[in-house]
Amino acid sequence: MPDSAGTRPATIRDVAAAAGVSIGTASKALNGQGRLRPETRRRVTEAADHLGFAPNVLAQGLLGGRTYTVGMITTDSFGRFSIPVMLGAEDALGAGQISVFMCDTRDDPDREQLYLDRLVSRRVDGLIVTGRRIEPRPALDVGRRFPVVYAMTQPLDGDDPAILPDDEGGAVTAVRHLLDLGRGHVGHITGPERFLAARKRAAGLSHVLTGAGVPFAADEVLYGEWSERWGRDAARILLAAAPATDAIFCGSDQIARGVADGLRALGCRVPDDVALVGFDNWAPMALGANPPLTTVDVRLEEIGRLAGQHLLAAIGGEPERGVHTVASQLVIRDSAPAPSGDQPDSAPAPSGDQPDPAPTS
Amino acid sequence: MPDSAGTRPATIRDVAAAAGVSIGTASKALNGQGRLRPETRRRVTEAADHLGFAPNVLAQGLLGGRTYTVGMITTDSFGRFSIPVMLGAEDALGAGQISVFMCDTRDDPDREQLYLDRLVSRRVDGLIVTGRRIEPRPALDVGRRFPVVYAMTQPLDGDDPAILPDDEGGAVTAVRHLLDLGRGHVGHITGPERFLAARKRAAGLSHVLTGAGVPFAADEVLYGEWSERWGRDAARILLAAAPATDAIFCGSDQIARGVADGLRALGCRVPDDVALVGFDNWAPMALGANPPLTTVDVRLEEIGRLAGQHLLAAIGGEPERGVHTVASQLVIRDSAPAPSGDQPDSAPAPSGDQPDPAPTS
DNA sequence: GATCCTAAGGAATAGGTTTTCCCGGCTACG
DNA sequence: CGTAGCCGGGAAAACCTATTCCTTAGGATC
Repeated sequence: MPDSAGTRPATIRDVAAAAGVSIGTASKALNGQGRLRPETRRRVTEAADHLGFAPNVLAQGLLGGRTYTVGMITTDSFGRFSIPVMLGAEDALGAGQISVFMCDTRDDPDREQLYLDRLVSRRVDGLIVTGRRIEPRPALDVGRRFPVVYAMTQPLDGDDPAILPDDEGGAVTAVRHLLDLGRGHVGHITGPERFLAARKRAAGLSHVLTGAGVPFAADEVLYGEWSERWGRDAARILLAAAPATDAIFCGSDQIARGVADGLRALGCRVPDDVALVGFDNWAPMALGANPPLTTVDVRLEEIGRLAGQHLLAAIGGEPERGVHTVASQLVIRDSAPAPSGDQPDSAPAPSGDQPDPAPTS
Repeated sequence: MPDSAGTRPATIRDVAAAAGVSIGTASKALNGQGRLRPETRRRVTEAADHLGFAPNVLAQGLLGGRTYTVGMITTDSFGRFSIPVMLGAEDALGAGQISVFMCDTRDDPDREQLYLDRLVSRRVDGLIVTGRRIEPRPALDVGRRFPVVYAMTQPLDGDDPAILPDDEGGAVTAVRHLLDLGRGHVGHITGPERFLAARKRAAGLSHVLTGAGVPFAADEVLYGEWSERWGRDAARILLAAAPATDAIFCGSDQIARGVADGLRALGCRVPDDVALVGFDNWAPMALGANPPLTTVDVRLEEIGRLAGQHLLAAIGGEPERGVHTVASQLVIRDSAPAPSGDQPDSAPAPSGDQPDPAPTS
């Protein structure tokens, strides 16, 4: 499709002129509307191809009242959590020919407002708000100019739809797996207690253990920070306090790595002496660990996809309000293998189970 | 700014009516153009505020021929490399009130073409192409409809501007640092030789060593893969072949982590017995490592910022062609500390030196 | 041969904004 | 008193497309 070589992109007027028809006729020919002779249609489409014509979406948007764009606002600096969510959302939206404006607020309310104004000016059809914390956040006030969907976060007020991971359910699955392995002394090392996600995961653990008749006190949970160092330190603390520990459920893969290293330093073998389950299925961490981590995948992409679908529904005028959760999935690797007798499980690892991502190269 | 409560966003026509002036006058008042009585201006802006008026950018773009949008296309799934680049670019572009369409091709040429068509239809003012490999890639053919800038990748043909990291220079700095520490037997463990980045970094190393009179043969470079496992394995291989090794320069932080673990397993202390320098300054890896890694930061955000600036220049009609490189920066941590007597260096760590990023919470 | 119908395509409008041109009225100057 | 000039603001074109309504010509029917 040779473009017109001129610096101005071809318009439908150019196409019409080239085909010797009126603008309206050209439009009909290109969109399959109206009653036209087949030969006329052919002439128009040929002219369009020849000129490299692509309809101006701005003009279409102006006319139709829909821009086929949505905004995506994040406070996560498009980091580890926002990105997969974003890709999932784009997946759902892309099918509707919708393009996405990305906005990183960098946790600055002023910036957020600025982006919001910009999106209003651009007449987006909708907005997805993502975060790295499931903690409720102040709702974005868009004065019902367009629908809003929250992903990986939820609005403090209002009943706009929110898609959340199932932290508690993920923890349940993880701890059940450890029990299935015959481990009876399960420890829990996780992030700061002020994080809702940490508390929910601890709740899931507690639920399963007490349900299985294993005594477990809330103060046995080792809350700390989301770092490897805390994992290393906590491993020592835990084994000193409870030497019989034969399994540890960790609040993140980073913590689990630290725990693995800490255990090795103590002469503990993973998984033989202590089985280990992480959380997040963050590929470079989970796969790089020694041994590779069994871990809970919260299926971020699926969360994003769902958010996209909900937004599309809302744009179409059929909003579904309230909170929706996406089931987590246990990915089994070496740090807590499948119970003997079981098949080694599919372990689909949605976020990519390739070796390790390539670097700066 | 109370919005009109109606579902339709306020237009300048509404503002004009509310202020009792014509549309043209309202426009002039809002944009500070033309000759108007101050009182008229005030009346119009008040009406606009009251109605929550925000000009329709689509209409503006249609008229002005500029949309104040650019596309950002990546093959990196907006991963570790694209994101910082993106943020930097957004930084530069945001100052110009420009919004960014994100497009993730997922390494699929069909998808890429689809996105390209979409961007053409949307009449973007320009395009930034990013990748995770500095390897030249086929140039995007946009038929001089808008300028294109490459970041972290370069076009195979054409002379569109490209912003690249200084892999060789980064390696030079890293190895000089090791020599400054008094280490005389430097090994190099890196990724696959087919990666241009790996070869460039090796070249930098070789350059410094031979310049310093240290014999170094090209076949001493341990090419492997970009994984921790390779680092662990290669540490063993290297120490077996060259037991005198007292420093290792690694092609990535992941490899460096593996090497650190491998060395510890061999009873080698880092940095006392062997000093270690990584590459990338990928926070969770470099900071989570034990000890935290001294590493080369290629300053991805700066690369993005420069790409944004070049794109702005090109949009403004002043394109600067050819390849530009951004100087790397050595970030000093414990795995290869500052030479005794030196100040512990500023170690600015652009990509965030906070503990560890928070998880799914 | 007159009327009606249909096929094919043209004209015009709408969408929101900016900008250029123009007009009316008032002041000031000759 | 006449006219030049300025101040304030209105009218309209332009950007590009999709759609609705109309027009024209030709063929078919009675």
